[in-house]
Amino acid sequence: MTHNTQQAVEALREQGYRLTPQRLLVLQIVGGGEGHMGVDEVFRRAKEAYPYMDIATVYRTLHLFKRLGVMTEVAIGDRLHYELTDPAGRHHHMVCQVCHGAYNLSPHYLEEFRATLVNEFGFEPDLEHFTITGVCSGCGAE
Amino acid sequence: MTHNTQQAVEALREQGYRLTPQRLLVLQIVGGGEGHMGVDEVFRRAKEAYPYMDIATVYRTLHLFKRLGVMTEVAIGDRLHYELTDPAGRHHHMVCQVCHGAYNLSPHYLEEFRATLVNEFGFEPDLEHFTITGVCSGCGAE
DNA sequence: AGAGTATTCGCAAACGGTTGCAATAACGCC
DNA sequence: GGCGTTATTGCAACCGTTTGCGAATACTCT
Repeated sequence: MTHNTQQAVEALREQGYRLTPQRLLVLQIVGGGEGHMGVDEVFRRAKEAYPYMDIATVYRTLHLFKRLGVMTEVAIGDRLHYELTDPAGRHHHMVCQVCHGAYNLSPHYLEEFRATLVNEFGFEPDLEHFTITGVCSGCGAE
Repeated sequence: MTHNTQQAVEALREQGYRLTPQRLLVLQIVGGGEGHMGVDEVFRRAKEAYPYMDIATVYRTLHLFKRLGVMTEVAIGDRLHYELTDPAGRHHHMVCQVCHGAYNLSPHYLEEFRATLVNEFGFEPDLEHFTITGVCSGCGAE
């Protein structure tokens, strides 16, 4: 069990949630992949390891870990993907509409924009799950 | 038939699409409402006027008008709403997570942010349908 | 105006995702 | 370790949205 996984399990128990084999499995699958993973792939791998696994459990588990801050949700195309929250600091994402690549974006780049909205409109943007779509340098170069 | 509606019909034909009673109806319903309208309400009103109206037709029509630039899509909560594109100039939206109000945001406020992403990462953000969620001044005041 | 043709429609089935519920199982306590 | 409580699961039904398809119809051309 990796360090990240340990921490996630502790976060669970601290909030009074129970550690079930299904939750551990989902955690290991997402943590074992590289970067973000789509719900369908999490489900496919989980069902391989434990054939009774239900898609509803996968959704509930991913949402729970997201709520606990253990996982971060990224919108890729029109589907949600999940990754272990970067312990080295939260970051936002730039998602390319062409290649579907997801690039990290430091919160620092959004601070100015946030300040403008607050000052001008008194509008406090929710940047917890901010993702901006567009075209990355590789796909945009003609 | 209002001026906006006329223009929308012309946009349709210029692209080789046909003007059907269903499309005209959806156009008039969305144009007749104040601000944005949810799909379910468009469908409800359309079915009142024309009982054979199908929900699939409503979706297809709204998507078509969006593609033509006639309508603008706004994410309110987890549902999409539609409004006639503001002819006085495109704008983005700030949507309040509490009261679900949608406030216009001039593109000018995003220009700086856009320039930063392009310069720093070569990432060209898609601001065509940019909507930022958060808490508005009314709901945020304690 | 009437015929031909490609588009659009209504319907039904399918999709991804969510929810209600009875059965199961994780945990706290003795 | 076994018992009781309560959270969690698997299942099935459901939701909003999309898609495939044959029938209907808007438009073009004569």
